[in-house]
Amino acid sequence: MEQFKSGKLQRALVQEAVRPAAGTAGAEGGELLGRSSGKALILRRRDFLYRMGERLDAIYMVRSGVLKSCLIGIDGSERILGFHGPGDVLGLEALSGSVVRCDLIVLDTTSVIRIPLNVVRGRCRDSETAEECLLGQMNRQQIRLEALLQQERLNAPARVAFFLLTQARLHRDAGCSDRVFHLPMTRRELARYLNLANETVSRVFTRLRRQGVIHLEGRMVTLVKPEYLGEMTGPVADGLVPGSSSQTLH
Amino acid sequence: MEQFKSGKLQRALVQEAVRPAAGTAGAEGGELLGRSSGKALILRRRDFLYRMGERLDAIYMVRSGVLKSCLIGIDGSERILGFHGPGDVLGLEALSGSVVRCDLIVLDTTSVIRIPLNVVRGRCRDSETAEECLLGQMNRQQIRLEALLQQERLNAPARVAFFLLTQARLHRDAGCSDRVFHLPMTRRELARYLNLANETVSRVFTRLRRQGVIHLEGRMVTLVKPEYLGEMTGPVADGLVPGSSSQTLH
DNA sequence: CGGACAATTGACGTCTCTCAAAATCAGTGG
DNA sequence: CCACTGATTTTGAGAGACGTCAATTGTCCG
Repeated sequence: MEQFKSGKLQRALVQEAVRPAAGTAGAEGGELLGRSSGKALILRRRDFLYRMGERLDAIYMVRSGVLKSCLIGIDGSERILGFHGPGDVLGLEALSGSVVRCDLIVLDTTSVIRIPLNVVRGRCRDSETAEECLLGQMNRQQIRLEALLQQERLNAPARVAFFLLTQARLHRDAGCSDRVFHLPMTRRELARYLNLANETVSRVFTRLRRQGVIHLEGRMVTLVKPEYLGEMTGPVADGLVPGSSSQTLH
Repeated sequence: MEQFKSGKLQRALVQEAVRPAAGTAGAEGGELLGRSSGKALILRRRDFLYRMGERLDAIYMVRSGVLKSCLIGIDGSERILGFHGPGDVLGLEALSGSVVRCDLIVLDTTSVIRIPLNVVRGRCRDSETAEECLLGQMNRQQIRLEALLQQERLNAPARVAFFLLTQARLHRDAGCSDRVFHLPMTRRELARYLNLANETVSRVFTRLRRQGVIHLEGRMVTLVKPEYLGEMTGPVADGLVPGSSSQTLH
């Protein structure tokens, strides 16, 4: 299993594999984009898509790659609100004319489509479904925040387990393996997302590894016993556990 | 100060006092409502405005009173996402055709205006500002959730202090005293909102009382030294502290 | 190879939850 | 008007989980 060192090559392969999701999740966004709209942007790690306090005149749709959206407190403490991948629509705050409240930072080389506000507005006026798609996206964002809030009631191991299962689900939906995948964020970022100390995240990972529940090589994870992860989170993780009552992609 | 026992009469008076907020915050909602729209509903404590899983065909605007919106986990644990008062718009999920994800329960006799979906849609088509108002409301909801997420980084005393300052601000905006006001929720509900044990909330309150920072008579609070509350929360509570660099309503 | 950054591991303290028991409050019916 | 009952709130003792600090190891780039 030594070939799973998280080197550049490996990461590139995984990115490639995840890309098809743009087609899947993009089905919803399709109405928004029409066929030939907006120009594509390529961003690299540490680039900003936009910054807190800016007033956007466009929204963005992720085609490939990963970004994080994070709030920075006045005291410098950061809180990560979410990780965004193919199919996600970003910058919806622009629609209500308000400033964006968080930085959007690229984790891994990313391609986004920029759709100017007036184009979006026009498309919504033309098509009923485009508008609903947009509202659906806003709704989706809110659901994510609410899920984060519910996570806070779980203890550290449960949070990590739930996160892993959620990632697995994402990869499954993208048509990739839901047992072996790459985490695009550092431990620190993951900790900031789960609202834990990075040491705590690290400890949970090593305990899971010792128990033989997962396998870890840098940022490459293998879920050995996903059902144990499900037990850790309690009944919250319903349809998330890979291999339970459904065929598993090898 | 014995007259501040939180009896029925006192509560009624406070409600009356808060009501003007409907006029203030309603300025935004005004566009949504037009002049003669939607019928008013009167709800009493423990009533449901709507329940998790329902599919609404209307949105609601609060005229007076207080409600809580709470998620119930599969394990029965509840998490309160927010308290809603005059000027708040509820049930926006309906716009995207999705089911509501939380129960909305009345804390104190409440009057809401029901605005059917087709009316809302029509009004948005007619008026640009109505649409922006609606998007602004959705945005506002998201801001609240994000604020809740940031609260999780604070310790228990800071959370309570921040909550008190926020309440003070609300009452100030409503034209009431921001030093003496009534908390419409039980300790347990407050704890569920702050994601703390109710015992912890209780302990923080008594400590604050012993330190002479606040005065408590049941659910009636008096902020004796608001500036101390500001110090406890750190730089997060910026323009919130009553009496600091602005005239105080007695 | 060296410096910076990321991740791991250990020891320790403390904040907050849990459990349990009083005390206070609110609504009910005599 | 008052006693009774259940809910809410307060208070205490104890334990456990998580954060902080610090040292070590590993990884990425120039």
